[in-house]
Amino acid sequence: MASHTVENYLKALFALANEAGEVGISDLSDHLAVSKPSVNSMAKALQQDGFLKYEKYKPLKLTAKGKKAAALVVRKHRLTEMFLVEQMGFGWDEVHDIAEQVEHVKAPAFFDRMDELVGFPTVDPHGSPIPDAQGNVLEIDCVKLSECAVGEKVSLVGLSQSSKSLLTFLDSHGIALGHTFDIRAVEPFDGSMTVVHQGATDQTFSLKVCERLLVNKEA
Amino acid sequence: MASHTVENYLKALFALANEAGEVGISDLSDHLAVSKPSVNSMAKALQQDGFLKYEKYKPLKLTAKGKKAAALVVRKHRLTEMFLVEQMGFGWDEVHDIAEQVEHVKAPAFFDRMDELVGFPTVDPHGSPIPDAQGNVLEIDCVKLSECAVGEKVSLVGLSQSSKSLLTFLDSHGIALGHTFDIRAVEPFDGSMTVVHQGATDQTFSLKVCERLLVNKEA
DNA sequence: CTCGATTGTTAGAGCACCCTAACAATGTAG
DNA sequence: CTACATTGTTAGGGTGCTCTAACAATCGAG
Repeated sequence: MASHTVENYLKALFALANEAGEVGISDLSDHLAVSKPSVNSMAKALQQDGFLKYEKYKPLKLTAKGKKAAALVVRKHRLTEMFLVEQMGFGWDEVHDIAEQVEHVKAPAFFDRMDELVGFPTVDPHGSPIPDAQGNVLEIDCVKLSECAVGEKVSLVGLSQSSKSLLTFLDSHGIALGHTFDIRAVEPFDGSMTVVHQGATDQTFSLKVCERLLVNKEA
Repeated sequence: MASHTVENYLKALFALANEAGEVGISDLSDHLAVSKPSVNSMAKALQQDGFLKYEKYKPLKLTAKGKKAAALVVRKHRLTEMFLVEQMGFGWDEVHDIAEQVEHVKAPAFFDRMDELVGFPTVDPHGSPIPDAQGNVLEIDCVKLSECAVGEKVSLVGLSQSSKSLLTFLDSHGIALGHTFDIRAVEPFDGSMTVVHQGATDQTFSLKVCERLLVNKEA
């Protein structure tokens, strides 16, 4: 099995590829807080192990094997998050850091049991899909709230690049997955949106927030 | 915080000191399946960090700091075992290997929550005491079954050096912590003992088994 | 098309941990 | 009290992962 370090590289590669498409040495270097030469030599090592296709000066590409391995790490991470929230009573803003640690545990039975105990979920507490045991990822049908138009009714199904501060923000506004928004107005100047939250209270979100909220158009 | 490796050295040092008294380089080498020179240089490193007192050709001695650090690793291990059994439905023979992995997680909140969820236990599923958050270990009042005499009534409170095969043996004989034994006979030739288990069935155990069963004399 | 910024690469080194081979100290049996 | 087995130590090397310094390739602006 892959080392702790390798698992982290794979996870980062997987995440960056899913949000940015092409992944360069520098992207990984920033994301993992590791120097570029370190990433460079790790890239060669990962290629050696068949996880990565690497050519000088070209973007990094996970192979099928690499994608599967990465997805299985993500699976462990997200199952853990789900377990922490559902079975252990943690808040959705507390679980990322713990899961970051637990995901490296090498004990398949442990994660299988978590999966069972939380009822074989398909998404984690932040609405991100949980890859299956074969490493397949189900795409969720969603768009950014910022891409929706006035008059639409949507429901929150996930978050893009969720961070502790985003989660805290949402908590403080009483927003959770599944909540609905009626889009009342979009400010042309800064892209901020005014919505009716859960059919009750008016709230205004900055563009930055709206870009992070992934919604589904049949609320 | 100590690395994964250092935590394992500390744990081994702690365990060996508790069962054998003096701990030599070779003991650790065997216990951790690591060469003697490796242990030797690690011993110097641990001394450097104040975990150990090391003098050439002398037995290794954990310092107070070392004992505390070791106890806290043991605490994480045993809390995890307890959690795995009580909350996740694993058998007492399955939890050691998983806990071996999970114990290295660096997330105090994770273990604190486990502690809470299993009701602040003082012993793990094998009857071993769980050190408190300050690293203090409560001694259990017990003796080996092999040291008891005919006629005594005792109850099982713990195991010495529990191993998967011992646990499987006990399971297959329907024996669990808390069960009682009335000592009927001790075979002088091989030290095997015949007892009445739970006031019901007669069973005979080899000396090897009796030395692993820790019992309490007021059943 | 050239220049400068960005991005990527090489070279060289360090740290943590592991090993084997060879040798030295210790403890024990005769 | 010597002789041998056991135990411990030194020396020297390897792997995985990290870094900085210096240089090379690529890309975009003017």
